[in-house]
Amino acid sequence: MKDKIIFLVGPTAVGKTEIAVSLARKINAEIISCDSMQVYKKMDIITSKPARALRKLIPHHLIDVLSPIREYNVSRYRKDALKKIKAVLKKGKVPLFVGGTGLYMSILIDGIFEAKTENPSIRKKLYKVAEDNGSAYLYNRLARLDSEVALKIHPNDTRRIVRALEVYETTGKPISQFQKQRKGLIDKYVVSIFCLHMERDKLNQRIHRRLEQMFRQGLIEEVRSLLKLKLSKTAHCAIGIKELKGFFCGAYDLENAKKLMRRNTQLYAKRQLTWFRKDKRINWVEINEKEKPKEIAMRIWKKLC
RNA sequence: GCCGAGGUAGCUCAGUGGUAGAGCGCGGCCCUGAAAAGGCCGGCGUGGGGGGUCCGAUUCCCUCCCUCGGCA
Repeated sequence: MKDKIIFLVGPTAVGKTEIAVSLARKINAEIISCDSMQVYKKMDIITSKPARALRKLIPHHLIDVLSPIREYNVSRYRKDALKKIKAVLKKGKVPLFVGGTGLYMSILIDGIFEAKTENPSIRKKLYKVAEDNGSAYLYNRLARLDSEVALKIHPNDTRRIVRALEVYETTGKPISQFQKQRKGLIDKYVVSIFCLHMERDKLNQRIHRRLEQMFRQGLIEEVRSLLKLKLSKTAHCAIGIKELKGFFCGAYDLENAKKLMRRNTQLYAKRQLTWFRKDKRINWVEINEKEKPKEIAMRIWKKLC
């Protein structure tokens, strides 16, 4: 008898947090975050972490696990998450993944190769080459070494070109070969995925309202003190960091900083939805604003039975 | 009221006597160690209204309306 694992995903600001807690109580679950930014300590308001009260009600894992000066990535997330699944199952509870990071979800469900292929100094060198000679130069090099992956990567996509070459240089093998080795949860467990969804206009309104709320909660102070640290590349990507940085250094006023945050969050939500849409295993849960989190959780629970 | 500048995409604007582009926005998509990242594709338009010249006007001319500066 396979154990059950549930994913509750959806675009930013759709209202995952409360629904998740409601659902977790109903099915005796513990929540495991599936979010690339909530792993960071000290980034509470900016990442809209679940409130303390909610976290007391139901244990939340993989939130606040490392300092924002540290790098984090999919591979580490996968290792951390696999451990948490085992721990939660051991307690006789259901692992309930909640979050909006599509890549993290897909890497868990479908897997990723385990070979150690990271090499920061090689990577750094490759970026330098790209900067000096253009990404087309690197792309041509990649096309000779690993034509299979080159077909999938656009010549302008420096990040993926560099990554593929990094793998080649550190292992002597093409990344396309590694990419065929994936083992995911889907074989070992019964996986159900639910994606919350609402009309785009409504979602954008929610994004706007949540942004205002974040500022009321003290976003400015939080970001100001984060900027005193040497933030990792990853943590630095959180929406709100660079936007407020511009405000702090006087490049534009607060209203403009807010506008930028709003726009970037909306673009982010759009990309998230593209990601989820292509996963045909997802059960879509259409929600409207009037419905209470508890009622939505109830609807999901019914679909589970 | 007079003088000047201007009305072109949701916004800011470019351009041309052969029915229009750019950036941003918006929409769609891709994604295997930065993923809240990175990349790709799509013009979404009654060219302020009306009239005239011309084979043909968004472009030239007239007129009206509107906006912004300056003078009253």
